[in-house]
Amino acid sequence: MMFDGGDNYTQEMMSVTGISTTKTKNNNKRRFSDEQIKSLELMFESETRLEPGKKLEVAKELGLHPRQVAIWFQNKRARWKSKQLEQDYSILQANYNILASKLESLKKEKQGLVIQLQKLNHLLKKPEEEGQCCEQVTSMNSIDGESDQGEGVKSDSEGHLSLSMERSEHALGGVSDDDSGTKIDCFGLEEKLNFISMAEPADGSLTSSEEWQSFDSDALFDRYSSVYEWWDFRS
DNA sequence: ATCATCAGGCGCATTACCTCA
DNA sequence: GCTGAGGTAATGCGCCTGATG
Repeated sequence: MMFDGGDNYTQEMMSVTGISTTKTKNNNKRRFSDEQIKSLELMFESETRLEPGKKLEVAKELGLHPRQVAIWFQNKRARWKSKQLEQDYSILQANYNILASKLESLKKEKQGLVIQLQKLNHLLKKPEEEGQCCEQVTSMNSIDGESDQGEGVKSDSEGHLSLSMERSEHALGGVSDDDSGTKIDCFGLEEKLNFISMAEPADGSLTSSEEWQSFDSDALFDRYSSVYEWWDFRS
């Protein structure tokens, strides 16, 4: 389609657009018509840069000076880029918020695990302190424990400890979480103590990286595989 | 082959003007 | 009618690139 250039491409405009390089107060700047804008927008959707030949063709078709078309595309690219930046910023901000909330929940989860490990460590040291069983264990550590049977601890007549743990979906794979609680046999306790002794200090920091290497890392990754899904923002 | 110069195009910041609440 | 904000066409400047001598 052809446009009547009379509205925009007048002698006055010629004196300003693309021909004169000096600013004038009388440049009679007019907005492009809706039809012209529509055509330019369509053009821009297919290609954000115009070939020189195409530019001439478009200018002729819309009744604009080629320089006006070039400037329109330049300004359009600038506006588009600015809009893109805004969108990118929004996406980044949303992703950051997701990460921040995930981090918070992971911190809480970690704190819960640390507390569990400390409880277990404390409970397992008790028999060792009292010297009731597993004498070989007592040589391992000096123990500064309490004598009461803390919450959730029961022992039967055969010397088995029964630790009723609060159920947690976050329990470590190394600890059974069946409904009746966790039973730890005195025999083989040394190995378990080795495991439990890896409990973190109260501040939640890991004692050393080597200690963590003895965990079943595959199991941990399996366990947390769902957690890592949020790295993929596109999904 | 290398260098200097020039023209044209682009990005970016800014200006000038128009429109509208 | 005046005014300020926002949108947009146009300008100015610096930079890059390709052509030419």
